[in-house]
Amino acid sequence: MEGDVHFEEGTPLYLQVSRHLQRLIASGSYPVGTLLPPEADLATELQVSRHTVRQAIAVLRRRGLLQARKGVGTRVAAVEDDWRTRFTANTRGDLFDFASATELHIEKRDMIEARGRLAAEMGVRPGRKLYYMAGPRFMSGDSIPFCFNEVYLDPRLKPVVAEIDVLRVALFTLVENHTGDRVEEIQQEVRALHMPELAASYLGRAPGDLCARMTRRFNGSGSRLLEYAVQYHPGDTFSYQTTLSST
Amino acid sequence: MEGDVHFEEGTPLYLQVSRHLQRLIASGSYPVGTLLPPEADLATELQVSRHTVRQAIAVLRRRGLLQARKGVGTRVAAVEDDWRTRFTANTRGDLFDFASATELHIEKRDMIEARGRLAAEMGVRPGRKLYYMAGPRFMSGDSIPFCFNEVYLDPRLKPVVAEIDVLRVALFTLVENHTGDRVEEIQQEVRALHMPELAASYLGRAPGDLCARMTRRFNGSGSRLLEYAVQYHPGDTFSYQTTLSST
DNA sequence: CGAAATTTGTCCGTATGTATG
DNA sequence: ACATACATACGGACAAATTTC
Repeated sequence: MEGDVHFEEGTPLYLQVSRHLQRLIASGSYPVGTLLPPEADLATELQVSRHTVRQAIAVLRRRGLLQARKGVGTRVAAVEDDWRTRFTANTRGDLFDFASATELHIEKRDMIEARGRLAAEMGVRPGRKLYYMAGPRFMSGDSIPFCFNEVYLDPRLKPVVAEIDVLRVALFTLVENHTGDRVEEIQQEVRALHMPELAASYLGRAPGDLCARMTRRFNGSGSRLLEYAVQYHPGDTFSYQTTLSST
Repeated sequence: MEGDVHFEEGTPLYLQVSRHLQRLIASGSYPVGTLLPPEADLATELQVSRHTVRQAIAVLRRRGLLQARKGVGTRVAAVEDDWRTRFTANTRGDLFDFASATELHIEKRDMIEARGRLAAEMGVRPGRKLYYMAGPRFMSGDSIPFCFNEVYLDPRLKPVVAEIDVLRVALFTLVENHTGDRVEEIQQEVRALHMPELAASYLGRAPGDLCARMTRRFNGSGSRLLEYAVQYHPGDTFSYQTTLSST
């Protein structure tokens, strides 16, 4: 095709291969619907082991870009735009899109200590100090909030967000820019529960109403907690949708 | 510890190891916050290769149960509270795994016509005939169901499932084997709502109780509907988790 | 501070199983 | 029956990060 891959020194080989394949897919060298060359061929062509090719393919399969079938081959299932937007390959609503299509009005700020169940859910040591912000989130231009949002951050990030009243971007991009640490993993949880009082008051609902809670844990390198966010949605206006990849 | 793992014949070794570890975590043999034995030790202890152990650990990492750090070890990050309380399927394989760890008791069968909201949610033409089955789902060996399950199939598949009373595999694999069509895509939705009467009666809850409903649409080639499944979980024993990874 | 030990991460080679065409 | 191609599993080797001494 176009020679070997290995240039970048620091990054793992299988990631370089994965990006290489992704570029070829994006450029149309491997159109959607067609089969990739067999793993063995890719391995010899790129001068890497088949194991490394499989690792690279696994990355793209988890993003839903490729689908493999035993005895057939690995099919290109979709093109993907930008390696920066890939968090959302699994989710229906892109986190970035979501953030930029909405507005978070920060109306509460506090310095708190994580305790008990909160500390357990966040996976931090009890007593850890955190900067807390909360407020309603609106669809841009809307006057009625569609969810109530709580955010927990490392206290050192307080100056970054202290002056912000309305957020129109994903908060973790600010965190990334300021700390230099990159969000490597986002763990999400959806759960049904009764609407807490605070959320109810912002959403114009009664405490105890049907509620869907979405929590997100943003991990940096080494699973360090960078941000923890909680959204409370009225149960009748929320649904979480995903498309599962094969394998 | 308690001997080897391998018994089950059909299932891959790394999945057996993964379940083994999961049981040990759930049982408290590896408490939350502690480190797992080194991969090499697990490998010799379980009489498998380190590669297989790593595959097994990777499964649990994707579910957020384990977190690994280079130079340190693999830490137990969470218990699946009971593990009936956490329902997680990020891939088709997870779904397969889940199905084989549970039993669906089919106690209702009917031929129905999709109408109104149901037809809309399923994305089929109103009036389309469908074969309906429903019943409680148990963790293998458990006597209390953890969810109530409804399934809608193409009527032509009736003979395939008509004689089945207890399902221990993913239904869509049966569908695949019989139709020759392959499930290319699974669309999931999670929603909070009040427990319907039928589900409540099977789950020993009151109608109107907090409930989480998971629906799955199994698409064949060309987005043709192969199966539509609905699960009703008590709200207090359900949570849906995903990890969005950057690598 | 530095060296050594530990542990996960990456990479390679090889062999065999299994579904597909 | 046969070849193809992915899936699983084993083995070994070295790199990189962390902790320990």
